[in-house]
Amino acid sequence: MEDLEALPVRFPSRQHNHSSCVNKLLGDAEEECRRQKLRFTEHRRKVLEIIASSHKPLGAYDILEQMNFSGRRQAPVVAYRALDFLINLGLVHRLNSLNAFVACMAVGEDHTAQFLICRQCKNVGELNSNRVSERIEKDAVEAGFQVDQQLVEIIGICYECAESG
Amino acid sequence: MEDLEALPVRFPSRQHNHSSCVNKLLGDAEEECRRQKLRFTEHRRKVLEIIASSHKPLGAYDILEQMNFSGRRQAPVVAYRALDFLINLGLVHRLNSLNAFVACMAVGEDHTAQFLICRQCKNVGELNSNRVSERIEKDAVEAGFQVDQQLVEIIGICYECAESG
DNA sequence: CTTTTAATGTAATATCGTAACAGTTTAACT
DNA sequence: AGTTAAACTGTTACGATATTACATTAAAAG
Repeated sequence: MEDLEALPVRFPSRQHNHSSCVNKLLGDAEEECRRQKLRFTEHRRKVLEIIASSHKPLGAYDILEQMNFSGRRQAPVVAYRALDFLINLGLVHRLNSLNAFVACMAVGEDHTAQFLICRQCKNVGELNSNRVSERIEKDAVEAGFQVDQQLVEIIGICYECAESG
Repeated sequence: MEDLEALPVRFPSRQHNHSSCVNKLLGDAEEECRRQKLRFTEHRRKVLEIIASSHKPLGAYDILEQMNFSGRRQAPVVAYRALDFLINLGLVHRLNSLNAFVACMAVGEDHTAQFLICRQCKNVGELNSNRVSERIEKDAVEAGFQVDQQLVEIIGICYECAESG
């Protein structure tokens, strides 16, 4: 029997309100850090803010460039440390096929994620399909493999790019 | 309705015969190149041979090291060029989460592939599940996304490692 | 046998990521 | 408050991965 519930998808539309989604994410981060008694330091806030301000994946060095507040050039490790922290918290995802990072679009929803990478506009969305993750889990187990982690990246053309030719 | 056919899986067992699988792959490569009128040059043969001799993924620089026939140290680009060729032919796969390469275990079978990466023994197998790829395709389309390529890497513990504790 | 296309050789450089360690801040506990 | 332990930061250096550019050679097509 098929699960026919609406599929949770998040793909950034062209005219969505960026600053509100940045604010939401920062709020979520603060709350989550309070809950887990973790420190939401300046670097971490800044990196999250930079990532959240773009739905296009950013490389670590892109992020680094935008961290030059007060003219100081930061060392790469500064960005990577903050990224590790944010990834562990589930606020940021790493795209292995691009060596790049995006903000999570479904914080706190305990979701599985498959990434939709538009090779035209370069935006990245999340397909949060439990059907996909369960199918993978089942077939892997049937093949005698115990699954810890799934990395699913789907490359193609998003709806808006398909429409505009 | 579920597809209940046996799931094609390939995971290298501990005592399988390596040299025969290397030979098979080289044979397939030659045949495929003849068919497509492509040149199966020394570099390409050597790189394929190196990759096929290991079920553990190899980095480009690992491969490069093993290309030092006649004491010449090759430039990185030599390995990358051969790898690109072999990947386009479907003889070699790239694992994005590891920046590494493995030989295809199902050449000529027109398969979709999901990779099973054992984090203990480091061997990599292929789960060739059309059910997975179709599930991904369907859900992505339902989400308004046109799929060109799927990258699925599954990290966990293989059967043999699970058994031996 | 000449023209065109594909592959190679070589050097340089770009991009991505981590190790190591000293110093500082924060939290937790007397 | 003062002490200690843990977490975070600053800094330097380096390691690992991948590509560009361009001159040369080899192979295939006409």
